[in-house]
Formats: sequence, C-alpha cells, structure tokens
Amino acid sequence: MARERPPGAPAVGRRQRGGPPLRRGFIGSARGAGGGGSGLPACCEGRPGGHGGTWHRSRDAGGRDGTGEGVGRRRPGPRRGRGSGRVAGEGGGVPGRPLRPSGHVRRTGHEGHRRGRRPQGREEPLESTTRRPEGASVSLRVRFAPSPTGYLHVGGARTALFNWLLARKEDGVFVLRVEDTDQARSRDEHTEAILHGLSWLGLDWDEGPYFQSDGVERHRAAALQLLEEGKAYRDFSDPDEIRAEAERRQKHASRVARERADALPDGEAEERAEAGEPHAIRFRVPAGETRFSDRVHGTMRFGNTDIDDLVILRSDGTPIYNLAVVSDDHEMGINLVLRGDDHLSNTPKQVLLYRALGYPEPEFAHVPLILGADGKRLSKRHGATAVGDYEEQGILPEAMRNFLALLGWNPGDDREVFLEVEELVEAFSSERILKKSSVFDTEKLEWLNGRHLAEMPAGELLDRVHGRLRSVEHADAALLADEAWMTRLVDLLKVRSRTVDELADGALPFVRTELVFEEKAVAKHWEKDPPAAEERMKRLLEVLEDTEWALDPLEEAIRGVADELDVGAGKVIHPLRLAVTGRQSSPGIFQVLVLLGRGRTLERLRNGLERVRAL
RNA sequence: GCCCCCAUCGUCUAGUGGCCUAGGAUAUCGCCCUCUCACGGCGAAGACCGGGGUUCGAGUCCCCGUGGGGGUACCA
Repeated sequence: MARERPPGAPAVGRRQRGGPPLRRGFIGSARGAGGGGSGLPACCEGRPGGHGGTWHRSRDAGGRDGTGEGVGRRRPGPRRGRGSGRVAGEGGGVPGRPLRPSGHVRRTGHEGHRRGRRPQGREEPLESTTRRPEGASVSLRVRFAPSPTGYLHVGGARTALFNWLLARKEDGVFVLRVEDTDQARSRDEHTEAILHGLSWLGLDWDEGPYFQSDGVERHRAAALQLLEEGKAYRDFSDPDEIRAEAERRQKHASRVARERADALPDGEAEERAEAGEPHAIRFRVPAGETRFSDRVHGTMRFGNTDIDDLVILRSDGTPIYNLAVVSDDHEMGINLVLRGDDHLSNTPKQVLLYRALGYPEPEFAHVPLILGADGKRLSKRHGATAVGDYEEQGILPEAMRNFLALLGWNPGDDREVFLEVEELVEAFSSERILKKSSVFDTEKLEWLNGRHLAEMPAGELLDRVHGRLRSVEHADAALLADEAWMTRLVDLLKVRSRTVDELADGALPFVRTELVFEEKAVAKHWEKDPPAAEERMKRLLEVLEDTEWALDPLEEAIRGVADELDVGAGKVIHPLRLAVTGRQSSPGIFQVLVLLGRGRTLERLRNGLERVRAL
C-alpha cells in the first residue's frame, strides 16, 4: 500500500514559505478574532468555512511546491557564505519577533545522505505490519505531533529528534502535525513557539505542518463508519450521571454507557439522533485481548476488559484525540509511531481503532519520559523545561540536540560528543533506545555545550554573541562591528565558557568603554598593598610604552618587570589584569593586551593607577 | 482502586549467564600544567532496590515485594 502521498495529506501541506503568518485562520485565531465570544460556538461556526477554507487556501497557495520537498531543507542554506553580519542561524534576529519556522533552519546535510543511499537495494529496516506489493519499498514515514497547548517541551523535543533522526537515517519522511483539536487550550502562539523550537534545533520536517483540526470531517466520517458497522454506538447519557452510576455499581463508566445504549429499543437511537438530540459516539471495545509490538518494549498485551469504550466523537460533533490520531496517521501514511511513553496505554485503544476501521497498523515505539532532578516528571518547578528557555540561556542548538539524543539512547560505544549532526544520524538506531526514563541533568547539558562551544569556529559564534551584546551599555560600536577583531576575542573566550551568555559576559571588558571593577579583585590585588600595586603598575606603564605590541615581546617585557622588581610574574600580572579588565580572571594576559591594543591598554593602566593612588 | 511501564555510581549510561574485583561520561575532591579563569593530563571516591528461586555460576533469566512513572476524561 505504498501510500507515498496520501490523498488528503496532500502533496501540499502547509509549507512555511516565507513567513511567520502561520495560519491565521485556524481555531485559535478564529476564536480570538471573534472578539471575546465563548470558545465553542465561535469555533463551530467557523468550521465549515473557516477550517476548510484555510486548508484550501493554503493548498492553493502552496501549489507551487507539489513536489513534496521538505520545508526547511529547500532553502539554499543561508548559513554558509553568509557575508554580512546578518543573523542567519539561530533566529537570533530580533528578539521577540516570530521567526520563520523553517526558513532559517541550518542545513543538516542529510541531503547528501539521501543522495548517497537509495533505499532500493537495501534491506527494509522497517518491519511494518503493513504489507506492501512485492518489490515496492515503502519508506519510513514518521511524525511528530505536538499539541499547541504550551511551548516546545524538552521531552517533546527529544521525541521529535528521535523521529527526525530515524527519518534521516532511513531515508524516510518526517511529518509535522499540530494536534490542535483541544480548542480550549490550543493557541497560535504556541504553535509558533513549537515550530520555532524545532527549527532552532535544526529538525526540519518534510511535510506539514498539517493541522489536525483540518481533518475533522474525515475524523467524523470515520466515526460514522464505525457507527454504521455497529462497531460504535450512540451515547445519549449525561456524563455526570453515568459517572455517578458507575461509582455506585463499581463498574467502568463506559460500560454503563454501553449498557444503556444496548437497552435502547431498536431504532430509537437513530430516531433521537435524527431529532437532533445531542449525543456522543462511543467505540465498542470488542472482547478479547489486544496485542501490538513496540520497538522499545517488545510485545505488549492488554486485556480488553481493561479498555474503556472510549468516546470517539463528542456530543458537539468534534472528534476525540484517539480517533483523530488514528485517522490522521493512517491518512498520512505513518508507518512508525514513535512517541512518549505516556501514550503506551492509549495504544491498545488506537490499535483497536485501526483494526475496526480496516487500516493497516503502523509499528510503535514508545520512548521513556524525561524526569526532573527529583525523579518526578519534568515540570516547570524544575526550572527550564521549554527548549526556548535554553536558547535564551545561550545553549547551542547543536549541543541541545546532542544532549537530547543521549537521553534514553546511546550509540553503544563511548562517544558522547557529536559535533556534526551527520554523525548522530549515522549512529542512531531505534534498537538502542532505552526503556528507562532519564533525568534531565542541566549540568551535563552545560558541559556538552561547553564542548560544542569550544569546538565551534569563532566566526559561527559571532552572531549569537552579538545578539547578547546588543544592549550593553557603553559598548564600543566600532569594535563590535569589527568582525576580525570580534573573532579573535571569541576565540579567546569560547574555550572558557559553557554558554553563549557566559561568553558574552567574558567579552564585556573588551567591548565596553567603561570598566566595572570586581570588588573581590580590587581587594586582593590593589587594596591589600596599594604602594606595591602602584609601583608595579607604574613600572609597567613605563615599560609598555616602548614595547613592541605582540605576544612574545609583551611577555618578555612583563616578566622583565617582575624580575626587575624581584617578584613573581603573578604579582605584576594580577594588578595589570585588574586594571585592564576590571576582573580577577580573563584569558591569558598577553593575549588580552594584544587584543586590547597599546592605546587602550595604556589608558586603562593609567586609570587603574589613579584608582590605586586614591586608595 | 484497576491497568500498564520501568529499576546499575548523585546524574547520563556500558553491560543480553562466566570476559564484572561492574567499564565510560558528568558532577565532586586531590595532584599536574599555569599569570588568573577555563581547557587539558593524572588520580580518588562513588552503583547492580530488597527477598526468594533457576543454574556449576546471575547485574544479566523467573517470581514476589518495594520504589518511581504513565494511563484510567465528551484533554492531547
């Protein structure tokens, strides 16, 4: 059933062409635009025209790319050969401005991958239950399906990463679908944040984003099909009432609902439905046992008596998640559903729906959740949980990706630092995904980030550093604009920083015209013995006037001063460092001086001398 | 309550019956390098949740506990 391009999933999708205007027409904004009305009615009212409308509109608009080309991948990598200081990579751009979801995605190089390995001759790694016509190889189709009810959570990001990694590795297709059927909680803003987060991580999708809400008609049709085939029933009962009765009788609520439905005389349900009486549609869970195989957990078995007759269509006519995913995953030809462990118990329900609907079942892979430092589910109280938070803290997307990949997975050898994403793609395999949930350890993240930072060419770091220096007071604009000089500076700082923030902080003494003096350092290197400090600095000033401004001569001169005054080099270097940087620590002093230049060095030294004299 | 999943140093993990006196990484501590801070090098300390089995032999297989997590919605 080579569903290379599912009929409705369209060869189109909503490509994020140029800009942020992400889809002003769907639920969230439609509601918002309504101006304060209650949520539900607005949505329902908007449905026929609204949803469908946007779908078609964008389909038309997207007509130019019926090729199925990836969204983010197509853009000629803005990153290479960027000449001007224009921010290309990390969305650094203007803070707060909605970023284009994929336009700025760093090219990941997987295209080379694709070219290099055609799926044809290879053994098909996907043991899908889906049988295909002999010879035809069906490529892996995976998806990431976040619901826009919050920002991109690190757990979600990891799930997305695994899917992406697998798709790239197996030459498959990575589909992005936004599950926005929870009208009350879904928001455009969140969708944007999620797309931005994915793009930031370099996880470009090949299709989508599709919006689940666009499929409601199809979902509804599926529910109706089940109803017609007697695999589902109409439930006219009041939820609260059912719950109460279920409690009284110690039964599952859904079984009570089923009893009531079954007790209805023939034809009555149809009549009442016809008459417009509101009711939900419930799936009738068959007797027996439901099994499915899971790539990480192996064979899973659930007794059907433990599975409720789930509602598949609400009384307002909107579909419920479990039905919507099944319908969508089928529609989009997803053949491996890799998602969080929290869906494990949803899976038998979905498997049952696949079977009832006559859809081929995909394979499943449930990856463990990510926990906080206390072993509890990662949540806000553990600090930053949104990938955007880490972006702000100056974590590099490369490092984040690397770190996330290592959470619940390992390459089977000692490698931990994957500088190139290609290496990660190469090493990744779903067989090595762990079952155990893991704790999100920010210390290790920062260590990894430090490693990436140290290895990254300074030139590539420039934009990010600039982004953080933009609002610095007393900044020397000329220096900031001097790319060559900034590169040298970043080169000195990157190895001693764990985050871009830290790096930018280290740059402060160099790019500011006014120094801020660390009290601790002043106390230690000046205040303790002002006359000595004064003497050393004075002498330095004299000597440096005539020293050739280069690494070796400077070192020679400064050590010479120390010898002359008969003290260790540190005794003259510390007061000097304090004078020229205001700090207790900095990159190697000779390099600092070279970078600062004679003029600024001497000026700062003079100012320092004055300060010392005033002590 | 019921169903399901999981369980090796603080943390990330290697380990698929003998190669384990349990390996690596991080974090911590010490030493070295050194003008400081980092980096780097060397070293220390640190774990098989408990109890039963199976086996000549168990971190590894089975059972029972315990602990943690997830689900149990007209949320996704």
